[in-house]
Amino acid sequence: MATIYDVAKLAGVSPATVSRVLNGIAVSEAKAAAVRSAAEELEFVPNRTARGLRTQTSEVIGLIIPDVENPYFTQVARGVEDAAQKAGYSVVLCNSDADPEKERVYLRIAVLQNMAGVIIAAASEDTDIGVVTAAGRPVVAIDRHNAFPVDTVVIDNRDAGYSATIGLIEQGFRRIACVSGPLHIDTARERAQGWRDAMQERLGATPGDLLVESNFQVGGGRAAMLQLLDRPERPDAVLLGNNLLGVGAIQVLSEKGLTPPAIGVAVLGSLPFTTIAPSAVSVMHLPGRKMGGVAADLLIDRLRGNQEPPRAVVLPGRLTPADLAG
Amino acid sequence: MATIYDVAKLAGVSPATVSRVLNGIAVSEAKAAAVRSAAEELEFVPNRTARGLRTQTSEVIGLIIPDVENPYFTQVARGVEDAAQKAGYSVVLCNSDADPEKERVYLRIAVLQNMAGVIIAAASEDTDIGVVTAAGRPVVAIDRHNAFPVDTVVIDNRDAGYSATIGLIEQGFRRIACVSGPLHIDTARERAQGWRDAMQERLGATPGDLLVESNFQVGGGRAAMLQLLDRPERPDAVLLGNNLLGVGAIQVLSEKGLTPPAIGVAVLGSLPFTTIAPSAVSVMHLPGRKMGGVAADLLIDRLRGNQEPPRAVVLPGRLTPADLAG
DNA sequence: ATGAAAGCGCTAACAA
DNA sequence: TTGTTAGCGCTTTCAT
Repeated sequence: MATIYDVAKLAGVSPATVSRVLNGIAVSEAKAAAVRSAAEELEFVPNRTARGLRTQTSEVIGLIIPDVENPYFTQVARGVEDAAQKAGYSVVLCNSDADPEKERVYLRIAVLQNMAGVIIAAASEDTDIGVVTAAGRPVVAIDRHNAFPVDTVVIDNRDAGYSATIGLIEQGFRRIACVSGPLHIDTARERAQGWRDAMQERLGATPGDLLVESNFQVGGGRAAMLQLLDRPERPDAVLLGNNLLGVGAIQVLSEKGLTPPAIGVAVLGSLPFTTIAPSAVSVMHLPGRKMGGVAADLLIDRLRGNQEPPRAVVLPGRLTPADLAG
Repeated sequence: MATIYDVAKLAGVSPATVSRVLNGIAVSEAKAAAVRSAAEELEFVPNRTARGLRTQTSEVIGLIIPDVENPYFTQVARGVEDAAQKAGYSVVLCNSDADPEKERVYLRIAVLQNMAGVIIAAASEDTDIGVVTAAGRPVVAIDRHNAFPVDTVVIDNRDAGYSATIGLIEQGFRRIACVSGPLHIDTARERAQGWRDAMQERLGATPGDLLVESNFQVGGGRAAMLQLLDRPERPDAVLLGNNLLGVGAIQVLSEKGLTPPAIGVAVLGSLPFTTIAPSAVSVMHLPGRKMGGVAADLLIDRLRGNQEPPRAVVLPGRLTPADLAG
């Protein structure tokens, strides 16, 4: 492996001049040409590690998500990757399992590996991203807000919940239950609020008993659905707070032979690998991919030196057909 | 961020001694303890970039897969990540979109970024991994074989196809169709062969007309299923060659109200987010996570200096309950 | 067993 | 514009 010293010697210049050529810093055309031809002859490729050690940076973006196996987050990852690649960055995907301790470890790694910046869908609003920001590296928080003043990309969750509920009401349903994620998570709370607003506005009712707080997992969806079906006055429709809750709930309904439209079902989030007839369930696609793309763009903008105060992007909860195509 | 110099000063030893403690080289117990406590106090974590520059190695493994959004490959990624992390490596996930050109780019990047090694689920047997091997970096091919002599981890696809088909036969089905991936892909061909073998062995028939060659996508599964249902003598059961074909096929069946057991359905590969009653479809879980784990272990073994001739691991196509739990 | 010191390959002051 | 030089944080001789 040739180094800049080899190139410098062959080209008859100093190593610094070679470095300048590599980095596009002004150098006389004659020397630049000599350097280029020497580099070519030696098949020189700059050593990223050395550069990283010196500059304390790299062209690697860390993406921390709670679950690579959740299709929503793989969509996000996809969006990040595409945008990053366009700008010459690569992406390291880290799986936090929604575990604050694992998150902490990955945030440290991001700094130690000299990653250029971090995009994180944090397990909690209180996730301490200070290690990264203190190192002067930009962070973009996605999916939920963070206590630190960093760029943020979230979805208009209230609107998503609201629109989906309105959809069910317009299909004629009245006793619409809402299976929500943990209400201490703002994402979950906002979506539930959208449901509540729609119910209040259209039906004049604030049906507290129809709200079931669950987790954001398949198992939670199953349990909540079973519980709802067991009630004396069972709901005629149900809104599921995320994709996994949707999967669990629909599984239960299938098992009971209770498929839509015998009961109304709306899901917040895509079901990319669902096996139910696509038309039977109202799916409110959330712009995961878009969120990833926007987050990457914001991060790269920071990496290029933008120093504005933190920006907050709120993506529409309802996708247009054009968004889906993209 | 603390460096070994900070730790050394606090512990009252030299940086070299700190380094020795970090690398498990003999040091008096008293100093070792002092170093460990100083490191703890400073929350010291060694800088991988610096170590990489010095040792000419890195602790990053490249993982190239055709599709992050396919649950099968996210399982693989999960397996790789867990095993790699245990050994102190991190994983960079790259998405090739099954595009040979993107693959080529990522393989180059792997070399240029000084990645320690590469695990690849290649788009084709002919994917040229020479760039990486020529740089002296180990490669492990997963999911399918590669023309280069490298370690390989594949699934016993014939057996998976065979067992799933036997299962359908034992449920009483006779006209069992097989929707296969592209037959020029060995994975697809082997699975179809398993189906053929089972049919021949148990029913004495080699029903060429019941084999439908498709792609490995949801759309392919939909199209194939529609076509099969349209036939005058329609099959009474169907074997789907991978998870996405399964999703597409089951979607169509749901839409037609033709859910199992009205028609037999077996899928090769897991349907982690299926919304059908789990019992209604025979799912032949493929050991994706295991494959990833084994591949990572093989790669790390090479990174530690193993020079044996290429090893080929064939994982059972049928998972035991214990495997599933893990 | 331990420390001093020399780099790994690169970039960025600082001089010239 | 160009070269000299001093590190980035770590590992590894080479002395002691």
